[in-house]
Amino acid sequence: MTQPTANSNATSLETIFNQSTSSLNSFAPRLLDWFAENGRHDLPWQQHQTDKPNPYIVWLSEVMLQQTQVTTVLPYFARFMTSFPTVQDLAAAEWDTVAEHWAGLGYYARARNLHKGAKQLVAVIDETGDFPQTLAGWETVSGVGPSTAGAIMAMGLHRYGVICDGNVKRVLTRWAAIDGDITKSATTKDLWALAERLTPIENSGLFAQAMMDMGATLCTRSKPACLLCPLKDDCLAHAEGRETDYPVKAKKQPKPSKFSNALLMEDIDGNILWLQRPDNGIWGGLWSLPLQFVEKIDGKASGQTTAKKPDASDNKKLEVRSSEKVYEAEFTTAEQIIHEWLTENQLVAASTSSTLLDDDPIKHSLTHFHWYLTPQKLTINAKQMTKLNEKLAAAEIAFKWLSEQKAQDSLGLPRAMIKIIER
DNA sequence: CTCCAGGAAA
DNA sequence: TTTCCTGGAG
Repeated sequence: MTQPTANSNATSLETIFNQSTSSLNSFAPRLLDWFAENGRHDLPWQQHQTDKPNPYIVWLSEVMLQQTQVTTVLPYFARFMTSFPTVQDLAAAEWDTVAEHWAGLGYYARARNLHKGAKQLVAVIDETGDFPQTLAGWETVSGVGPSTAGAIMAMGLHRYGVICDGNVKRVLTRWAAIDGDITKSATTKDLWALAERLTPIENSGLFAQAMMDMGATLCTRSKPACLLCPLKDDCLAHAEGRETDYPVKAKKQPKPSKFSNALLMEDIDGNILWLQRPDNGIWGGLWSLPLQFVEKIDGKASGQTTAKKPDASDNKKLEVRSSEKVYEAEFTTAEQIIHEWLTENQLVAASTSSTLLDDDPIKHSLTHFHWYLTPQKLTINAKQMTKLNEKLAAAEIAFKWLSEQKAQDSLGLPRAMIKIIER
């Protein structure tokens, strides 16, 4: 039987989605049935079984889950909820306490935005008596973008909200065989339109939960469990056996490599110097050993499979480069001060003697470069330490002399620093 | 080992 | 469009 005219019109309007109206309409019921039967209902931040959802819990967990898997987030979430049971507790906390709680989760701008967002939310609550109730209201909170705001609306307030995160994009590009590059804004726009078309007005929270569960447990990047999928009958990628061809993403360019020395500067009491990094840039707001830039190599090191090991000649290179542009680009203010102080004290030149002890580099890969960090130990006498402390204090640098153990226990240290001190 | 995924901000 | 980090898969 042919479709009535009204439906034909609807179908033609929806051809950008590559799917029939009946498939589009039955998507949500199929997904929700699957979720009720097979989804995860015991995650500590889920609010779908209560009539009084807690937006703080959903906001906190969604920010943590932004670029991080559930199993990684679980212990961090538990510790945050113990230390900061309410948004007021989080807003009132010291930044260093928040940083220490977040340390190891990565993408530390999320932690800074979370702390800032808590203060913003407390201001809204003090003024209106409640959390923001609109999508636009949530999007003004630092660290909350379109998808997180939709998740909070749907799951944290039980209002209408649409999500379109990485899980959703993987499910939808496969189901509708959307072969545009998902890093392009045009494809993102199409995927949002499709997500909105599929999200039911009622139960958008359950739908969001179900989509994330689908993407995380069934429609995985590799080896998707299509036989268990409630969408397999009209999944266009599955029909062609091309599930893993989606989502389409432009190939990434090779990463450059950077080489730095990580200084273990030990005073006479055996304490080590730690610096708080600036808010912007890598490990923003966290604590690190002083790093000294050595050199940068573009792209893949040609034919070189093992890490280059910076030696005394590289330190000479540093001296030459220190007057060039790269100097300011690669050093924080604190590290420039330390570099000058090292030079004054002729400690750099001593690297070939027993004063600086070379060690194997630690490899730490970030989004857009590989970082080879070579730990170097040097002992500082009391007079040198006093002079250095004066210089750092004059520049208003946050610094601490702490044992490795105390630093690990009390400071927010990124993983790379843990790798170094666990040597 | 290498490669990959993932939201928001700037 | 580029910049943020880490854990897990291959």
